[in-house]
Amino acid sequence: MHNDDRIVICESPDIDEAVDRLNEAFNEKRTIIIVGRCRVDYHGRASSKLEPGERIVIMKEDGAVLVHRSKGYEPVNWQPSGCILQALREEDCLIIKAIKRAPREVVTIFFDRIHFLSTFKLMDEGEFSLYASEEEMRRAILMEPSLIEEGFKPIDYERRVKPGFVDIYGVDKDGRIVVVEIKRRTAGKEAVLQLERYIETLKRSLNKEVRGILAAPVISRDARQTLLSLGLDFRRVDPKKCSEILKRKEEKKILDFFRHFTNA
Amino acid sequence: MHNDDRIVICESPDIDEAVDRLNEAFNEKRTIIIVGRCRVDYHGRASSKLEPGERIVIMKEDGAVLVHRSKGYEPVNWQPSGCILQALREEDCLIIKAIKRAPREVVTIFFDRIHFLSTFKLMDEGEFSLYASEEEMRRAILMEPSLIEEGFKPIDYERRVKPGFVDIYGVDKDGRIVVVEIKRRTAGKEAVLQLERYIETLKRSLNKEVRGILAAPVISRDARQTLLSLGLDFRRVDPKKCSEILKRKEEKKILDFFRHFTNA
DNA sequence: CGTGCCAGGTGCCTT
DNA sequence: AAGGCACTTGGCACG
Repeated sequence: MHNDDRIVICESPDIDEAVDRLNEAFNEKRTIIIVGRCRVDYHGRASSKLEPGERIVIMKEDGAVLVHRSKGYEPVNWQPSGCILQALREEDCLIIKAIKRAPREVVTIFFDRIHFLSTFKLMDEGEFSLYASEEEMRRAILMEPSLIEEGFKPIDYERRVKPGFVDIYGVDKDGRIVVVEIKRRTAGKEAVLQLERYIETLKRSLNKEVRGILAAPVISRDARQTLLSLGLDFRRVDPKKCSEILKRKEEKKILDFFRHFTNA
Repeated sequence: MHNDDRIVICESPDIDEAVDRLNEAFNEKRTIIIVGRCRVDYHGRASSKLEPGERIVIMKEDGAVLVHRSKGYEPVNWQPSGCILQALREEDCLIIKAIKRAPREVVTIFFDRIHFLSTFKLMDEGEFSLYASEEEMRRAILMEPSLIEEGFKPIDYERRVKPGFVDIYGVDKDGRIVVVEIKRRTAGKEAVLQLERYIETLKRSLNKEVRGILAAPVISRDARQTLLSLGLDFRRVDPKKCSEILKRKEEKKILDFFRHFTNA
């Protein structure tokens, strides 16, 4: 066992040692990894039972818990951040409880063998940036409305319409009101129906004709059919292109700044 | 460093040792945990950049990859199962690439400090059972149709209706056709609209009256309004109760089997 | 393969 | 607290 405050590693700890290490880690809000043989119960919105086997359990400083099997992206059991963690011994078993309220949910892990247990303080201030999201598509269209069509003029975005939000709201070259629904991947039927609901609501409240445009990289076959039958338009828009447009605009802004600076 | 074939633990390994351990683990389809300082790039359907910080990286025997920060349920970067893993040294960096095709996606992890690296074979044959899912609700209703209403007779389930699947399809006590849409949680407007679409399609293709019943533990306020205005019905059904009904039926089946056995 | 749909979805934001 | 909605959603089942 090695302990320099930053990282603690215990190979095959006995249960009492494991309980001590865990309580220490809970108090100090350390991150925990356990590898060992366990079974897991879950009760909450649903219930589940996982029979014994060797798994990886991660407990994070914010109370999130993950139980991972040897395969797959998803944890087999989990608890989101904000839950209360407890560790205790019961006979030859290490029991870990993760309790969340509203809705009350409990995950209980029963370890009968611990191959190894490690706790540490993770220092992590690194920024995370995601590109080619729907939000970037929206920003790109607002900066470059011709991505939708020539003469399109956005007026507002994320505009509340009775029971939801319109992605972009504007007028076309002929002054007709346009509602744009953006999807970053293949647009399916729900996207069309979502757009249609906004248009119906707006038509009624404005008592005017309203055009609907679905902007997405692709549209599914029957979504296209529904779209056409409802008299709505599709406009192919690529998320990556939008991301690049934004990047270029950003660069131009910086360039303009330097030009201004050198001229001044 | 300790190695008994089942579990390998390296504290602060140098890069060459890490690369060796990783390649060994990839070949032998071992599960891997690395804790250290890294940055991460992702390119695929979208793109992302994660600046340096200390994280937990898990690589599973099926090629799944998870990068976890010190907080939250979700990995900040990941790769689902089935991707190809590579480890290599580049100057003072351990580089791990996880490549998936269709769609091609690449996650690249650059470690400049490795606090510890562990690889192992997880033995896990334990069965996982989930209770109170939508599927259990459907099975319970099929076994006990009065959960919907007295006299309801299911005919089919998961029946294809033009653009989707009807959860349960049957007739009521007066011989009218009934479509049941099941939701395991609070039913919102989409649930109502989904049900409505099925009914419209069926009405048209059968040229008959069709009743719609939404079965869920709760219905949201405005979903109820929409439901009523469309002349559809709501029936409160509790997923947990359904799960218990199934359990009881299972027990009865086993009991009947033993009774038969002892009588025979 | 795409298309549809559930999930203990989670996370983020707003009334 | 509840509603609306995006997500590299993932996962499965089916045409």
